[in-house]
Amino acid sequence: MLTRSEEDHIKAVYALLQEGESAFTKDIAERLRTKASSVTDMLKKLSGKSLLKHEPYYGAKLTAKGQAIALQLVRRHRLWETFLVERLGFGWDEVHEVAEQMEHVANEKLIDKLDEYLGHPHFDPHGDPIPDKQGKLRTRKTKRLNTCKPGESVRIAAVSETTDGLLRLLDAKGLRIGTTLSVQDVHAFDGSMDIKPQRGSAFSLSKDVIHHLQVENA
Amino acid sequence: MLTRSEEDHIKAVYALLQEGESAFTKDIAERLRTKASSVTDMLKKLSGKSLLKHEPYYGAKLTAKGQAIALQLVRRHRLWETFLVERLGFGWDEVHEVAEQMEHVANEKLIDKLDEYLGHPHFDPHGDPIPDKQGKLRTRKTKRLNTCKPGESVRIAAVSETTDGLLRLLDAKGLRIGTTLSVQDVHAFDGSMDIKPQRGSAFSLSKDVIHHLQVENA
DNA sequence: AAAATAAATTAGGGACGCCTAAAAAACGAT
DNA sequence: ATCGTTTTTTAGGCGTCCCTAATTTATTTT
Repeated sequence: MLTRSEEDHIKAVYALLQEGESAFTKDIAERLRTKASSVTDMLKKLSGKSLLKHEPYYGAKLTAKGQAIALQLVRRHRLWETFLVERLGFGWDEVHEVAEQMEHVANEKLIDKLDEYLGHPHFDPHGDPIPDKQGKLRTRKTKRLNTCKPGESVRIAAVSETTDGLLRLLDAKGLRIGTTLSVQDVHAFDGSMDIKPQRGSAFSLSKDVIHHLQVENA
Repeated sequence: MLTRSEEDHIKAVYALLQEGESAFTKDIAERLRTKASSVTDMLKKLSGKSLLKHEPYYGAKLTAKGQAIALQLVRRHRLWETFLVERLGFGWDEVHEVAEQMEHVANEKLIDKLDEYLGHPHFDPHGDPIPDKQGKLRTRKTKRLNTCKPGESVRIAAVSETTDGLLRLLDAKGLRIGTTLSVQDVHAFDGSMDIKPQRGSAFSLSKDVIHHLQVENA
């Protein structure tokens, strides 16, 4: 049985690796709003439990056991988010904090029943894949919108839920998961991009926004 | 913001008082499977936060503030139990432990939305009243089955969920919330009672069982 | 290569929540 | 009224998880 803090650290390592970054002590600390020395302690503890391997200055890697735990946590988090949005009527920008608490409720039957109740969803309200009971993720070939060229036509596949204010901005602009749009122009000066949704007129998105949108070919 | 342990102690005091018992240090400890000295510490802490008053050998009483918190916890617990049984298909004997964890997820909007989703239920799967947002409990005039006399006709109103094995026994005998039955005979020797459900034939219930059944006049 | 910078760890300490053992306080029985 | 029992508190300690400050280790700059 893991403590809440242990689970949080495993999830932080998983999330960093998932984003293609290394899981350095200082990055884990920043993500968890704690201090590097605290993370050192915890990495030592989790190493002792064979949940991860840690080499200073090279970052932490999860063991198979640690990976499995991280995937269960992600599964719980995303299932609860789906429940909150689809059943309780929460906005997609309101659910992260709540799910952050609910994911620590440890009961296998609960999650299996919830999964079944929701119809075994493969993606959460932000477009992120939900691991199945075995920890398997459905993969898609997505890329970040900022890597697209003028003329490309793409569909919004997923959105970073942790970036404050992004979801409300997208709401305001009428952009959501599944929205199809074409890239019109890219401005080197500020990295902004002009896009045109399938229905509606064209407008511009800042570098910060297009960097956080995952899209797939339409 | 209260810690989980603080919340558990407040709920234990509330539960004991609700059952008509005094909330003595040792009883709280027993309920929380902890030691009397630990409870003393916590009572001191909660006194300092003005959530309860504690006089040694006279038991603890909740302040208005403590009472309000206890009622919110009970509300969360019973709403989650209702959700687990009515929506996720859990058995009424399986939900206590899970709800015990879920009740500590602190988010007012979550509970309000859940309440609405469930149709503002007044009673949980064990027949216990669910406090509304203001902490108000629907009251009924119930009595324990063991206080009933032969000839009385009553309906099962509520059942102690914390008594291990009781719910499964009732399931096996076909007794549930709302079942109407008549008292046939009471045996002084072992305190057992012969009852007859409205539909079905008569059988006997032990002293231990009838002591834990709350009934109302049919 | 040495110096400056950045990252990580160690050392030591505090709050919390729990424990055991011992002391104190109240109660009950004779 | 006193003795023994029960209840409660106090005293002291332990593990967890966090912190700051100091130190070590690695990397980058000059």
